[in-house]
Amino acid sequence: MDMKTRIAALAAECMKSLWPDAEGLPAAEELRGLLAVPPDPALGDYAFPCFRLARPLRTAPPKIAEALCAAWNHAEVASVRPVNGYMNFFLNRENFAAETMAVLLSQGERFGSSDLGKGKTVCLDYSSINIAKRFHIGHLSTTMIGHSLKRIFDFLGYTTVGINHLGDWGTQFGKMVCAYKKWGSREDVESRGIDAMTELYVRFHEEAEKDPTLEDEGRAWFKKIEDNDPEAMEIFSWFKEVTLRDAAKVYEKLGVTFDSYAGESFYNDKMEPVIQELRDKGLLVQSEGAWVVDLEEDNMPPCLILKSDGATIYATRDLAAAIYRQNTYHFDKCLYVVAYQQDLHFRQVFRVLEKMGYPWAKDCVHVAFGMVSFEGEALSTRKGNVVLLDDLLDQAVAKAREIIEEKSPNLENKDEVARQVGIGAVVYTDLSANRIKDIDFRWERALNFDGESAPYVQYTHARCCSVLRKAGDLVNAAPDWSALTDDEAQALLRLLSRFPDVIREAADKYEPSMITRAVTDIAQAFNKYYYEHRILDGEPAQAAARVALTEATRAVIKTGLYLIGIEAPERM
RNA sequence: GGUCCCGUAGCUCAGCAGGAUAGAGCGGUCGCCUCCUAAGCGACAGGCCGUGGGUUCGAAUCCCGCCGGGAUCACCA
Repeated sequence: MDMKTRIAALAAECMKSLWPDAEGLPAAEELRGLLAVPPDPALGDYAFPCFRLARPLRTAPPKIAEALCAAWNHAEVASVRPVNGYMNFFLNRENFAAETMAVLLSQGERFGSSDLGKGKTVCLDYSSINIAKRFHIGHLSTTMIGHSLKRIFDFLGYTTVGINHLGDWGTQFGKMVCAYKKWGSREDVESRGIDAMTELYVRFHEEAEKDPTLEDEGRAWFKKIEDNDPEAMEIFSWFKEVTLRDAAKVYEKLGVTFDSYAGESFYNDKMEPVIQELRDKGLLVQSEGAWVVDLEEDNMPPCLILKSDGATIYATRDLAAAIYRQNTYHFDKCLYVVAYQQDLHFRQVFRVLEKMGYPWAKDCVHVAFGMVSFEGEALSTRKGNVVLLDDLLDQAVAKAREIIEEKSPNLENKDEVARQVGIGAVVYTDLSANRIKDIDFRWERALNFDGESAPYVQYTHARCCSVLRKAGDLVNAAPDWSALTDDEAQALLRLLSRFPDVIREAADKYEPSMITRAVTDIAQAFNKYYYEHRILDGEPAQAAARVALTEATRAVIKTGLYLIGIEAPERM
């Protein structure tokens, strides 16, 4: 039980003993929510505002606070003082330190993990790259938010399924195969990959302007792909392979993995039954030549299922995919980490699933995130307003390497650390603000490693490691927790003890940035502590306590960074 | 126009199941290494929390209106 829960329970008990017959008093659980943290630590560690009791007790808040404080007899947990209608709790610092440290040390890097999600499955649809397109900064958020959420849910005991819902369907691929047959060469695509494919595509459009029959040829090739024609499929599959090979390099740098690459083409033969089902359930109506599900009563435009030419559309595929995922994985949650532009689309799809009678439709969640622009302008490959992820990561690593050369010329594994720091910096920036915020990418900012940044947190981790390397036998000495009763240690302990709550809330809100913030706060608190106190000097039992606090901090930072997909170097 | 989202320091953002004096970082100015990593720590400057109402003992936080910005509104995903 954490301190807050414990204080709430004791306060509820105290209240009950004072006013056994009063009605409308908050129970322990509600009281926990009412407990506030005073703006100034000098006012206390927790505060209970008594205003809410004024009405049920027909008494002025300050009187209530005084009565409660007078009746409080748990000094071993906290002392209390009434101030302006607040009942202020001052934790017994040594007790708080001892209890918090006991949990921290016993759980180590697993601190904050749980079996909350035992037996439950979460599907996560993220990254979802398009075939024959390069990986750029516009794809970073979906990739890293999804990756981080996967780790967070894993950590909380859920079974997770990471799905890269590939954009591998559409007439453009017929055109590409067509162009390849006419002008392409195997060697060129093999060696230049996506660039070669893009050129073929561009050339196709240029030539098609002169010779419109090309369009028909392109469509014919797509039809062949649809019909599983061996030659068409061989080429198309190879295009996919080349694209994925390219993406794999970036995924490897970022440490991102997937359990499934079932993309749009995978659902090609799974849509017909869904359409039939919609028809059987009387949901499909014809409108303007197309077949749609009417959503007027839901105040939404109709959801298009079949185009007027009879072809399916992305909503059709998303319906088939959702049903497939439910049947295959029996998910308790299915998260779609997709930009907020698609908000309406997902609301429509989820609503249609609901209309189909699937109760699990409510478990489908669009985890929306903001748009990326580049130096104030919309991303546009055509205008060159785009930064390839590979280039960004390389530059960040190079910058980190430069700084290492300057600040730690004697470091042994410079390249390795530069990689961890550079990539960490990029990831940290992406996961530092609430996901809904738009991001305006600027080189100057992306390569600034000062202040709240991955390097700052990583540096703190390395600092902890450095102290621990020098701690020697103190690691095993019996600690005297009274050494951790100063303001700085207490502030750090408070943050550490809250870490499990943060993880749970990050999962609840699908918000990795909460963890980014928490590790940053912890790093800040530790650096302050480090500056104010000598860890290794003095009385061994006291030093042992400070060493233990350092170890706990190290472990929590490492875990926090792991949960947002960032590595923690031991020296830098 | 309908719907959804956003508006907090010069800039990037926390805080928003209401609580005491609104917090960080960057940028600016100025300090701190004979001492466990100075990629660090501290100080100063910087705010009618877009705006007007309402609810409340109490509103940056909840509700309504308005203003500003963004996204989206069927045969692309």
